[in-house]
Amino acid sequence: MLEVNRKKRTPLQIVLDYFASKGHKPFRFQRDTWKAYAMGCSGLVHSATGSGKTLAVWLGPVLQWLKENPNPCEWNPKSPPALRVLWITPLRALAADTENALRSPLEGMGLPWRLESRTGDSSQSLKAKQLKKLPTALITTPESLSLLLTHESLIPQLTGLESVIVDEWHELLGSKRGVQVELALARLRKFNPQLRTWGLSATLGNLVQARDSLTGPHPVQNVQIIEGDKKKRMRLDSLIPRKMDRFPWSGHIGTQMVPQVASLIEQVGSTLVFANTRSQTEIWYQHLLKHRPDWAGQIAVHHGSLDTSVRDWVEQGLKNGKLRAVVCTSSLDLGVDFSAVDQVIQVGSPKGSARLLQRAGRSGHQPGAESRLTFVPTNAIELVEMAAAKTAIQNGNLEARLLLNKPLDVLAQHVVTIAIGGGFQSDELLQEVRSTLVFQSLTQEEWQWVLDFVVQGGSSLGAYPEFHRVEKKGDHYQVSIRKIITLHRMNIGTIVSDASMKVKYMKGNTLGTVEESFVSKLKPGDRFLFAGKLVELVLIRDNTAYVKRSKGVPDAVPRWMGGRMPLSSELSQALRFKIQEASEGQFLGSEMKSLQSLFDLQAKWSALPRTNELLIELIKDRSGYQAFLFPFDGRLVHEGLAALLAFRLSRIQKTTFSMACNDHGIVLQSPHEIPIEKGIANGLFTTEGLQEDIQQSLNSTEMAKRQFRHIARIAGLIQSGLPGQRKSTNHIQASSNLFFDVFTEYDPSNLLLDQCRREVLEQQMEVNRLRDSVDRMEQSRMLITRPPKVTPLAFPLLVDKLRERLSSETLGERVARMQSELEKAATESN
DNA sequence: TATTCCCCGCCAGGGT
Repeated sequence: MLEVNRKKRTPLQIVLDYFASKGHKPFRFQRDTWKAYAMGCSGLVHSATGSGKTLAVWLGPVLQWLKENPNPCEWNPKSPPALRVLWITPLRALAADTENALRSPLEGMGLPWRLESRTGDSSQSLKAKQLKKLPTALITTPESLSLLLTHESLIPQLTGLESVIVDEWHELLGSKRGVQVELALARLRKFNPQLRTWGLSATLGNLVQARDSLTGPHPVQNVQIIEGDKKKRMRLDSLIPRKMDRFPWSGHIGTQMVPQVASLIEQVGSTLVFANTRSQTEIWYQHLLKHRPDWAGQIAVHHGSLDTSVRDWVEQGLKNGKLRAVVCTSSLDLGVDFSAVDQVIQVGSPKGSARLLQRAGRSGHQPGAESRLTFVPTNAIELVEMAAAKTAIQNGNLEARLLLNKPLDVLAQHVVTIAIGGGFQSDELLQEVRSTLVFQSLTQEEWQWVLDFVVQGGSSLGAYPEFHRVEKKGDHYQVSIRKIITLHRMNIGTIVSDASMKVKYMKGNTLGTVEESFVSKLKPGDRFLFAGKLVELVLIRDNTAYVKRSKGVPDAVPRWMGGRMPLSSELSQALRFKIQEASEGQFLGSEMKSLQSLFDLQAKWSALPRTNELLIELIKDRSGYQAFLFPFDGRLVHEGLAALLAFRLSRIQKTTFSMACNDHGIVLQSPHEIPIEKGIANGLFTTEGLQEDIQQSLNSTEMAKRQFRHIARIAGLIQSGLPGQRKSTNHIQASSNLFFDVFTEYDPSNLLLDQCRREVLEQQMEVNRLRDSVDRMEQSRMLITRPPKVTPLAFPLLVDKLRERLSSETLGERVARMQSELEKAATESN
């Protein structure tokens, strides 16, 4: 290999020879990226799947180095070049894989570069070695990058940095982790103003914002957006239930489809089965195994609550082709190059077009290969969502990642980081911070508030020395107290974890974690599904639930309090169009065709709304009066809407409402007749006074307190303790509430409180979407119907409503009875 | 028998 390299070749020729040795030529977009890099540009490379992007950006700096070091005789692996490239990855698990992917061309070309990674689980000796001298290229996480910035001694090396490459930027964008990266990048650009910044991203709805948050709004060099691998072949289809007329109208587990899914799995070498929740993966795994007992050991389950050792085993099995199928959550959305995966199955609503695309891309993950995804509905109506997602993808309607606006908790953490890493002067750092997109409009007052906060804990914590983290000496801000430095380093980052408890075998192996609240409901002897196994609780000690293997049937499946994934607004919009098409008698594609008789029934008993209409169904039964509304705006918006409508209606007529929501609509229930028509005449759907009405209709203080835990933790008010020996959640929640109360009473102008209220509105209530939704309804024609029976659209809501009151057993009976009554009615009416 | 709610990160100097 070295012999070849000793010949005189141009840098590009060396790279082309490397490609030739792999049997192919570089793609056009890869060469374009190299060219842009050589010109000193920064930019963003995007495509739907990951193939080819890595080499496009990685070989930019490699070519640059070859240009500067044209003579292979002078290459000496014993003295590798100093730090040139930082590669940021959002996942620790990705660091090792990336290292392999990047090392291969270095070795192929015989380059003397030192390539290493550094994450929280790197060995202490490696980390210590790197603090003395960084490698030529370092792969690291956002958190570990911030940690590097706390070491003043590294500044000279970081000044020599030529480029930073941020992988999977779409994952970080729009999150506090992304903001943390933006601030770190501004720091690195301060050290070297010519620093090139490149991002790798999936295709998004807001690529320009994605680029600008990466390079800063006013980059010193030219910036580019490069589209990679355009012609990715993609096959998206749906598994239509064999007996569509017997397929349930409600529910979200969908195990009726297990036999059909099993026969799909059988047809190919390996399959990823995505489900939307962790408990769903456990249930599906069990059902698949029950259906095909011979697959024991050939299928597995993977989600975020499983122990790393379990997950590693599964990922390894996928890579080396030993596993036929893995049932997973979005824990396998990213990362690990599973070129072995032949097909992807999505069980349940995809919730967004970009997510569907991302998941499809997990199969056929090589240039030229076809990505295959099959959607499996868990209830009938979900098929419309798939039809809508396909349309959205076809029209290029992918979700935007909404950017955050000046999160001061992240800024406060960053300021302490910089104060530890050599200190700063106020004006200089302000200018640097303002060079990011997220903080470009930071005011002098806000900045001063952040400084006061880190220097003396703001205006209410002055008496407590532990909140005097940063010292101000003249115009220089710094940290010199050892304990503060260590504590800050241990708690760096913006991810705030939920309350959890380890699940361990008595023999010692850890299976993963569950929520305290789940375990607290179990008695010793209770059996539950976990990590694909049926286990029995033995005892709880030291924040650990000890279990043993069990036989029989589970008493429970853990329910983790995950984030709630509402339908994206792009998908909501596409869904409304699909229903409009149905109202016009258009049933395009297999999904819509399969639903024709269901929609006929909906139209017959009630109506199918056009996009400029709001469907309201009024039904009276033994339990009282019910109003079903169908804005199709996603669950979070509907929750806010339900509270808002109940609040506004009760101003017209004193009564109490109970409500339920799903991604499609809302049901309000009352013992009295619901004055919908009168309400509409009196501005039920007006945007006027919306904000005030929302504030009054929801317990926003309780929501704010919950949100404040995250802010307090990121801003450094609360330390969650050492990794591995965290303080209890109760303890953290209690101190977070204390801060919230103290600030509310003694320091009401505290900007973290402001931020907290904003985050509740924007993130928990999606207030902007809510406003759009009310605005749309205000302009819509009201389609009020009084159906003779519960309609297909209303049925799932009614079931949710019943669920609150009934035990699951009686609920099951009720649902089965309701469904069979409806089927009968449907047959008769056809 | 029926069951909705994702994911991600994290110290290091001085002592044996």
